[in-house]
Amino acid sequence: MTTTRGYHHGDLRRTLLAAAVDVIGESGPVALSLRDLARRAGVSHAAPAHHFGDKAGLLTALAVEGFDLLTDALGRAGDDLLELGVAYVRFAVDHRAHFEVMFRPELYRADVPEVVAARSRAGAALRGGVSALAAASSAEPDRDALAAWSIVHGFATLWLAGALPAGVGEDPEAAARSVIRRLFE
Amino acid sequence: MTTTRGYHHGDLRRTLLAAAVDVIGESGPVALSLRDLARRAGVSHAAPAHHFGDKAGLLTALAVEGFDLLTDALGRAGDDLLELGVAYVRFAVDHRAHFEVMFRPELYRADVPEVVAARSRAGAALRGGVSALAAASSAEPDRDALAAWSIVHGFATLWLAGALPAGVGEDPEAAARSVIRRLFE
DNA sequence: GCGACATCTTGTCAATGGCAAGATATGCTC
DNA sequence: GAGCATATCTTGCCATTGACAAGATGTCGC
Repeated sequence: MTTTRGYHHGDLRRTLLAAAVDVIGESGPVALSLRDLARRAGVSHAAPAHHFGDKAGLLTALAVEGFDLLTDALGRAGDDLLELGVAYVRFAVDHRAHFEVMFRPELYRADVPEVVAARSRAGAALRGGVSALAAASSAEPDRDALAAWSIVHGFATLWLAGALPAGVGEDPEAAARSVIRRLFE
Repeated sequence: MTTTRGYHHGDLRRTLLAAAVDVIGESGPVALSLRDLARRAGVSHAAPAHHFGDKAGLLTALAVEGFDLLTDALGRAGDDLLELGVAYVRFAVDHRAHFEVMFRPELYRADVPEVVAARSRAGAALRGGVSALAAASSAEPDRDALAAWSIVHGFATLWLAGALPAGVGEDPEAAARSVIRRLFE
């Protein structure tokens, strides 16, 4: 997990993860090839195996990184529920590759302790912000939290899939803000 | 598109699509192998190519079928917005393979006319039902329609990903109904 | 400097997608 | 019903990939 330095390549592990983010962001996880990543990094075709074992291992590392990035992003959004939702959507758009992998557990080993812990941290960041407001204004905080998560996750997913009509505009953050506000009216 | 009958296999095209639904439903689109489908159907490894060209062609046919199934499901739900949303979630759960492919355009050829037409039909079924109610109760029907679509799509996606906590329960339809009702309060 | 270890390379194999060419059955025309 | 065009399917092939095994190379502790 820690990035030791000074080997042959320098920091192959991080280089491979960064290249994987590029490839997945452009063409999706299906297009990911360990040999292609190795070529991009200028190493032999078997080098990635040492760091990640296999393709699922690489995607597992990517998922952990993604949940940690999401935790950070949500933490920076503060306690305002609207801004928390906007931050969720912004994370999905800015870290498309991570987001797409995180919520596709068949691509990686979602049951390893590191993933479980990272997902739990992200869940706490999300649920904590939601419950602060929801508990004060509703008789069903769990239901409200699930509704909030669903609406931001759905919007982000539809946006990334290119499924939304042109009328929504070019700015995902503004559109998300408008949609989320619907929950408070 | 029409299923002609009476050849060697009988109805290979439909058999292959059905097998693909099984595989994707169990292991996701990444695990799909044309040769595996051919083995399941008892034909040679190159037989699928004649019907679908390549893997993207098969998934394109699956996406078209999915949008048509969704159109039917939404049509059967009537004009009630709550039931429309529940039908959307039920479709996603009952036709997991179709749903997962439909909203992953990098897996197939989303720009071919058949896909565009099928998606358009599904969009009309969704938007028509939403606008009937939204227009009467809101000053921003487009925003409301997007919010409704986002919340049901997000709930369905999170449910399929296994991301929801155990407290949500075992019945997706009941949980969805509860969440969607949040939009009307 | 020396040994233990992490890192990376080379070599190999089975599986897959995709293409080309040929075999077989179906249906249409007369 | 015979012959031919066509749809359907098979066999054969090649490049790419994931995964594994074994070896080479660099790094670090002592």
